[in-house]
Amino acid sequence: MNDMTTASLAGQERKAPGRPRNAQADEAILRAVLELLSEGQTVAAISIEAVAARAGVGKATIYRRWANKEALIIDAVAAMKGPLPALAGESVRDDLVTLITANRSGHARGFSKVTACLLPELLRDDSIVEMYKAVTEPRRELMRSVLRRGIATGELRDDLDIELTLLMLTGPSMMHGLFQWQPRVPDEGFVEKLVDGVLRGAAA
Amino acid sequence: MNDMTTASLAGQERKAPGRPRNAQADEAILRAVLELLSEGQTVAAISIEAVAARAGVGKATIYRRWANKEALIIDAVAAMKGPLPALAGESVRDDLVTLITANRSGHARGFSKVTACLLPELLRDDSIVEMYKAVTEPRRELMRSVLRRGIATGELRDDLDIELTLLMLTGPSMMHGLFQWQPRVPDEGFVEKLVDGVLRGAAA
Amino acid sequence: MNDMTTASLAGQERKAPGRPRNAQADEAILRAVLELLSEGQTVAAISIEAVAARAGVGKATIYRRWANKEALIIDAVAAMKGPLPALAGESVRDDLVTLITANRSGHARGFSKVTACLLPELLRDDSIVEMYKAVTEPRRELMRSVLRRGIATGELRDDLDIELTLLMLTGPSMMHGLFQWQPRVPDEGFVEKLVDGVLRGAAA
Amino acid sequence: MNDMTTASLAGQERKAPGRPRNAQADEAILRAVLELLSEGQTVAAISIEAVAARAGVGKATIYRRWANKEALIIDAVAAMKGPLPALAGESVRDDLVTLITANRSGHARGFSKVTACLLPELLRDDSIVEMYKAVTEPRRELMRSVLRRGIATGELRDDLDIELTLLMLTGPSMMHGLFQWQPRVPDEGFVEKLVDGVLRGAAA
DNA sequence: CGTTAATCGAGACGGTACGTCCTGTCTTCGG
DNA sequence: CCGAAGACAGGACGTACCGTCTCGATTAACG
Repeated sequence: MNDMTTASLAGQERKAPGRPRNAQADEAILRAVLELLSEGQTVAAISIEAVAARAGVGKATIYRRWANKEALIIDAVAAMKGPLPALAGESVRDDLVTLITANRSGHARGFSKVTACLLPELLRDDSIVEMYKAVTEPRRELMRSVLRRGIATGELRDDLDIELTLLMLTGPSMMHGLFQWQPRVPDEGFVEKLVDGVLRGAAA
Repeated sequence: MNDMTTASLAGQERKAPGRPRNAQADEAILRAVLELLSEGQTVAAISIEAVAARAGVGKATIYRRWANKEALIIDAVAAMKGPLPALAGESVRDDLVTLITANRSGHARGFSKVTACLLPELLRDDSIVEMYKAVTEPRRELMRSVLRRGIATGELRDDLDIELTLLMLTGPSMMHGLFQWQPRVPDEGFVEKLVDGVLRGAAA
Repeated sequence: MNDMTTASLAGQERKAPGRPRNAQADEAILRAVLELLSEGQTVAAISIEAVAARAGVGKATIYRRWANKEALIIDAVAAMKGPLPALAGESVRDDLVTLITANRSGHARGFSKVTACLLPELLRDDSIVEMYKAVTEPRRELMRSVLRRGIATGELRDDLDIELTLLMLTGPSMMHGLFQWQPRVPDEGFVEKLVDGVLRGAAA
Repeated sequence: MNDMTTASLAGQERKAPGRPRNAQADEAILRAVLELLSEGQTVAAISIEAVAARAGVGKATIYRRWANKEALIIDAVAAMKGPLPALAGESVRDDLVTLITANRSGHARGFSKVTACLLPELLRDDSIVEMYKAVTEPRRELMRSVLRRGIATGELRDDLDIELTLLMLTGPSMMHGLFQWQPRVPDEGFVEKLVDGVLRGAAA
């Protein structure tokens, strides 16, 4: 996910010369970022120096692994995400609820918030975009497969635009996490109501 | 929108003593922000010093008007938004398309991007939240009234959750603007397809 | 001596725009350097960061005045040097003793030591060479005039090489200060013995 | 000169176990230092890392041989010095010229410059002082013996202060090398003029 | 018409963080 | 045990901004 230079050189897995990286440092650094994040720090307010101090690590040890603050924080946030959830596979509706809930689990509004802070950087730096996709795309692909199955089983309209529906499911969820200063839509039951709303439609 | 100290103190409009503010400075500053923004600068990468230099203005002249960088940029971005659109009032569907299109007009993906950059700050500083709401809430209120009218006319289901529907309309639009590096959903016809999707629902 | 940009523009003495430099900062910075130097710090071991902290000043305030550490320390050391000494003018021998003693006064071995530390930089950077000359050349010129007077009065040989004699007077004095770890020549009476030795010569 | 740990421990010459040191590494390291020095690098600007890279050697290989940068550079500079010169033994004047010329040979102003750069470190670290003395003291002792012989043969005054005279001979020579940016005393004939000046004295 | 007071541009101020570089030590593997 | 390679904690470098402040010079309305 990070690594930069010492990456496995395609196939042959040549052992890198020199002293190997210390895996404990990786952990300590990511843990420090998560701690600072959970202490209510803004992403902009988190400094590499503070992370290094908290992790008991030299700054160079961080810069050896990540090119800049954004790459580090993306990686740290990715660690917040749990594994892909197991789907019951019985109804499209239940699977979507499971997926969206999992996307919000643990961090709930945290991931959305951090992601938003990073977007300006995401949009600029291709390598960070790749990191971000590596985290999110598997989840999005899983959601697509649920939608395709729903079309096959007849649960969903067969002219459904899958990518648009993806947006309709994830967009409101993300926004809901972002604008927490305006909680006109309560947390409890939100995911279910969202999925039902998307399925049923607003028209009479 | 800005002003801070020399603001008209409720009613009486007492003329402030001393040299009055220079209105050209306001313009030059906002123009400078917009220029920097349109040159592809990240919000984080725009510095007050750069804005001052570009506008040919002293830093203090900026800080006299805005409390900090975020307030300034919010104000500048608000200037990008056009006036509230006029609604035909014939069908809910058409009015929603008009509203969402207006929200994206001019800046399209620009406003979403800048907004997202500002979220971390929005979430921290109440006065900035107020500024932000002053820009967006009138638009959201207008959208609510369209939805309420739709329920009244029978175009929309009468058990519709208005706030949730608001999210379903604005969330995908915002996300679509944000993740422009992944344009799986094309720009042309997007708004119409989104509104139709929300109205119709995904279920068969 | 320092200044860099805000220098008087040749003649007209135009007042610089903007907030003027704080003279107390200059003093505090130079005092901090002298303190650190007198606490036995090596020149190499003195950091700008330490100077700034000790002087209660931001690093930028130092870099605004001096281009680098060497220029700063030269300036600080120059402040150690007292004013040019008054010469009795009776005998060449006594005047030389007075001059050399003055060159060693206050700092004794300190100035030599610091100067030696700075030589590698002196030799590289022309602007620092100028600063250094501004401090030392007036003293050297005074010594030359004493030698010329001695030739005129017949106290010194009239074929005397003045520049070489200058070296013979200042070189041993400097070296004596430098190699204090090998004090085979005691401090007391050193200057008198040196001047007498130079005058008399070693030959029988 | 270097060695440190694997040195022959007084007498017994026990064969060290394990792989023996690579003598080519010693050479490569010293050569690298001399190269960097001759490329106009300041002593302060020469880093162990650069030396290691240039020599194609690991940093540890350097630190195994020398305690720190200063010790390494002293050793490298010592290698610049040729062997002790042979003295004609006919006149004190000629022998002093030979000795001082030898001290300046090859490196001329180079050795003075490097020595001056090292002084701050010399003054701090006793082990480096010892290394430095090991290089210079034999030369100084040889000069002392010439002076003593001169007193015995009647060429020099019998109340001559030998240590002071040593300073009078070496100090100007060193200073002349240092302040090459102010060449008021030309190189050619310098040593002869210095020795003659010291012998004859300045008085009429 | 001169005072008064807030404005302007410029830029210095004490700070904080950046990302780079180097130090001297340690840790791996292969000779 | 030596060697090249390179990671490690630490710390200084010189730069860039932050938000505040202090200058001299404007620029009104008030007295």
